[in-house]
Amino acid sequence: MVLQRRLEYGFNGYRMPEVPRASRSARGRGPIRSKLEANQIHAFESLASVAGKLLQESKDPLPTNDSCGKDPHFKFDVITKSEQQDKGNLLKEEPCELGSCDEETFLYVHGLQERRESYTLNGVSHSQENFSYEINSVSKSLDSEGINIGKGLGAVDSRIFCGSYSNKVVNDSPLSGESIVDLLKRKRATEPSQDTGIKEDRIEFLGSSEDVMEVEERPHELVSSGHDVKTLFSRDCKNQGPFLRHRSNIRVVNRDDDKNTMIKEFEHPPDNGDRTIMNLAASGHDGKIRQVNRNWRTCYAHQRSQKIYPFKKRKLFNWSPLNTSDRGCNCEDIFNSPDKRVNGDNCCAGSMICLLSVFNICVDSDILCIYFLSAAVGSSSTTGQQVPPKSNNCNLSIKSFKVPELFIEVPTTATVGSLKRTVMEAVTSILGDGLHVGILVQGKKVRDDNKTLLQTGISQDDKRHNLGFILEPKRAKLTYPPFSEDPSLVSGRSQELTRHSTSLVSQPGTSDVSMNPPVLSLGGCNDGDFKEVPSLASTSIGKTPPTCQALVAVPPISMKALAVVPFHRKSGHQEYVQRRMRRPFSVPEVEALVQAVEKLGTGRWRDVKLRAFESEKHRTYVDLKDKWKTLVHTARISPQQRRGEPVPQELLDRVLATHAYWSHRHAKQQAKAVV
DNA sequence: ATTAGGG
DNA sequence: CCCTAAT
Repeated sequence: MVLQRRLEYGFNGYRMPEVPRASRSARGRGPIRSKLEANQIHAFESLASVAGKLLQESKDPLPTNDSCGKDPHFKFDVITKSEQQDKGNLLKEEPCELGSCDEETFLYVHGLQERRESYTLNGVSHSQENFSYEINSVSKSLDSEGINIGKGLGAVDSRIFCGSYSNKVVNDSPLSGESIVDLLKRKRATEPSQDTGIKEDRIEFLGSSEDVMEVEERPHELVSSGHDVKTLFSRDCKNQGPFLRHRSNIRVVNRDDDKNTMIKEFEHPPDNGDRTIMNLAASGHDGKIRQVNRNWRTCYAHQRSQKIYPFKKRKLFNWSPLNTSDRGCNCEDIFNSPDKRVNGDNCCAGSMICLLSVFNICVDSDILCIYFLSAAVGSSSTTGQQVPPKSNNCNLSIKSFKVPELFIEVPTTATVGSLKRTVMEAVTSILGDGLHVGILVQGKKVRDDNKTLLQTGISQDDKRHNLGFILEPKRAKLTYPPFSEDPSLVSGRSQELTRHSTSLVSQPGTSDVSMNPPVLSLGGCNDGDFKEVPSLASTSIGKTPPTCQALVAVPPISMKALAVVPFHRKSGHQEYVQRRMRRPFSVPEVEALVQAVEKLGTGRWRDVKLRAFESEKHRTYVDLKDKWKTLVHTARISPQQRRGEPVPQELLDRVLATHAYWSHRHAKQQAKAVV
């Protein structure tokens, strides 16, 4: 039954709004997720294969010379391990020493800072700016009987011509079991690069054979590939460094009398920055979270639709570039992590893990502000548990990529689960779905989602040195561990855990968050690589820390692998709207509603509102209409299936009767109208 | 701004 | 409860 399904979706899937979405536009976006589910592609392989396109921020500002011509350039560099030696130590610290690989092939894609790189895709020329990422393509063999990628591999023919880069889908070969490296090798063997600055490489991407990209609009924002395309675009602003400046556009969450959220929008001057944001933040005692995340553009192409188009749901505004000073910051130290090995069970064995680097954290008025900077992707592994390196897809892994300016704020009274979800949603909005966010405090995974940040110690002044975020594929267990070596991860710098005082835990009345229902688990990886850190609550009570309290295994990743870029915190912000708090209808409310509808009929929800819910500002006529909808549904289902506060049967009967009556009446009216 | 309906 | 299309 349609209605049934609809309601199931709406209510079973309803989440308590403890944490708002990162942005609404994050919803309904799941190219990676769908791919995952449809094709069993590892989340992070997908991620890796797209992340470079997703995140187009210049890594290091490169000289913007145009020695090679007007058009800037991509530099695709495919080198083998032997060649790697000559490449200097750029790859020396490459963490992916893949045991199963007899050869590693690295694909480097360097974008020069010059904007407006142009390339053609299916004959359509695009330009893009600020493109830079680094891909490490890993040699893996495809298991012939392994994963059904489904649509096969699309191949991208890349011609690099000293600054210009044309890229088009040249081959829709079905999955042939040939890995990217094989392809590359073959390519090199048969078509050795000439020494003229022209290189030709063929890169395979996972993807649909239908993945012929078309340009629908905004051609300059497109990026092509033979696989699922979801791209992030820097803005078109020259000479502004790796990040783009925009007029800030933030929304401030206030609370009205009814404790509903009101969103006001305003622009703040470029130099006001975070203070403004934070000072205007909500009180934070209600678990409300506001977050900003912006400065990316996303486009993707549905495999099926074969088109590239911007996420239609994302509302973008204020893209006018704004010149602001380049406040660079070298954040290498963030990645200084103790070299501690993961040991123990690892449900995410062999899966790719990404560490979000935290650029800065500050606490202001109980609002924890977290600025993310970049992310490093690496592979995790199971210590002592060798995973047969079979069943691997085409492997493109990205050592590092940048998260476009990402800024979230959470009340310190929010729960850990809140934070996770917030971050996850923010990240999801960039990278697609299928990710799980873990939180590391002092290098230890925080397990208790129900503790507040304060209780966990996240909000200390010590700040960022405590905090780390990891991204894991949600369905790690269903994936095929591609790597069997050490994880190449970083985490926030671990230092001594300065314990919170007990008072923080037991502050009376400070946090009603703790009374919130448990946060949904973020994924299947909660028992992942990292041991949990006991919550302050538990430790402060005097409990002995669990013996399993090991430290995270986060061998330091190559500093060079990390995309270290300045974070421009005063950039504008995008839309973020808080979902209203859930407020189940009480029986008296239902009674009032039923009575009003009996009188006024369905379809006059404004009148119903005025009549019966005038004083209840949080009940909109849409709410009433929705409630009626659910009431009708509730009345139709068996009492056993009903949930929540039971509505008296008498009322439900009236609902049914009323509904029938007015339905009939409307039908009659319609019939009359037709005649 | 309301209404209707899918999610 | 959200989101949108259609009024």
